Amino acid sequence: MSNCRQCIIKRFNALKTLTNEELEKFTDHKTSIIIRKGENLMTEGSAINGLYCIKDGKGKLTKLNTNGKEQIIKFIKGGDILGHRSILSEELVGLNAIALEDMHVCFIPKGDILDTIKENTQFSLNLMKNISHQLNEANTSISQMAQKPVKDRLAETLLYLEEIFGIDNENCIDVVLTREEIANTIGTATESAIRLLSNLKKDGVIDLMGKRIKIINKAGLKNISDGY
Amino acid sequence: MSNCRQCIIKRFNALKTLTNEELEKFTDHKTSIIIRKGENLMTEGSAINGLYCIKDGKGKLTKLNTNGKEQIIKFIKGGDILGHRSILSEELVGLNAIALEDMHVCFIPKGDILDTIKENTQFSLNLMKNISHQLNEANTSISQMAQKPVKDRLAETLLYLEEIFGIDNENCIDVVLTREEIANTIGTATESAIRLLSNLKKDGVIDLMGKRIKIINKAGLKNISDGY
DNA sequence: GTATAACAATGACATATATCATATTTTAAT
DNA sequence: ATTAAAATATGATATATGTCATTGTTATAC
Repeated sequence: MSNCRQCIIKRFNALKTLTNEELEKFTDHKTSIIIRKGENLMTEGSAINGLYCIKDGKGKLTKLNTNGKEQIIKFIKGGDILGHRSILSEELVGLNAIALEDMHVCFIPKGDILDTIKENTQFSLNLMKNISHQLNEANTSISQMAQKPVKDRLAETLLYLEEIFGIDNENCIDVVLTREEIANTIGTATESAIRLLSNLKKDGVIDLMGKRIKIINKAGLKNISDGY
Repeated sequence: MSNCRQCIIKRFNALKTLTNEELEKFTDHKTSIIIRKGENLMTEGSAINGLYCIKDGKGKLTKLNTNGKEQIIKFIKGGDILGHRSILSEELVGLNAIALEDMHVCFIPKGDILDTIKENTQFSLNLMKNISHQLNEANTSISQMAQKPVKDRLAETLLYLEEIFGIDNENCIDVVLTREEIANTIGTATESAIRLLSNLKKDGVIDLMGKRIKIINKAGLKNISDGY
């Protein structure tokens, strides 16, 4: 079993503020799990009894709508933490976390997290910072969903995906999504997403290579995203 | 100047966990302000140097879109606190807070808030709980904006408004909004909001008395909100 | 390697919603 | 009280987006 103290991934999240003693405790109590592509790490409406720290892999956070459609709320990757929102608000889990590719994840029991919040102010502050930032992002998202046309939202989403996942050796956005998943991110029908992707390709701002998408004119895409 | 210790409103928010000494400090340092109808309490993109606690009055939290349209993200009333998200994430203010009617508000300097977070774990936890809850609400909102038709969102919004603001002596939702503000909440054109309100009236689930709206069939409205 | 299913692409058409125009009513200002 | 301005209401029309159908393409399983 690996040691939290030596884990590099914690540099990227609230766990970086932990003391050596706290890290020892986490190491003793944590469990490591592998979530295969397509499997659920968390499920909407369930209770959660700890915090997940993603070591590597990519995933999506989704919500099932009343009409049965999946809405993708956010994408996740190595360094992200999950479950703290539910622990802190003492509410059930609000989102499904589903692996887009195999993920390595550490699980730290709720008790250790709550103890650490009480003892380590900096850890507390970092958790709050994380959630506060997410809240701001979510508010921006609401506004854009409500007011931007689908094409603009698609452009926005592609920029966001490149920002989060970076690019591969052929400059394509480094995440593989189906057209349906793209549609479920921007909140539209799959066919509309497909059409608007072709549309952006015609505009010369992106290139389509099967499922892989390459942004070839970032400024142009940004303009479309801003409604110009 | 009123005393925080005697303030009833704090029962309804994170400030209820403060010790007597902390309350003394807040009382000494706080300022009381009146925000007139239509005025801004906070402005998107500005820095903030404290926490606002709303004593009474009603308001809206908005965001200006790239196309210049206002999106209403949330409604606020007595007992709500504002500004903590920005303080905690160390980001600029994300939303405008605008009074829908005259508001009495207390302002507590950032330093006192941060000191208290460090000293009083329960206060910390309550702030986190507050923001975590808001994040969950925001995620739900994203999903609904993305996937529900306008009429369903309107129904949803009316139920939400009644839940937050309650009803007056004639059973009307106890907040006065223009049709434009309703449209800006659900993310549609003003004319569409007007049409769909008439529509809901024809359906017999609400009654319209000028600007005031009365829900006369809550179950029916809920069904519409759920897409039936 | 072939069969099968999942996914992507595209056209035709239906529908929801936005926009523009105009009339009416309500609210605010003098 | 009168006038002007803002807000509401409604029709006509345009546009964006969704839905259904069909074909081609790519992945997956045997």
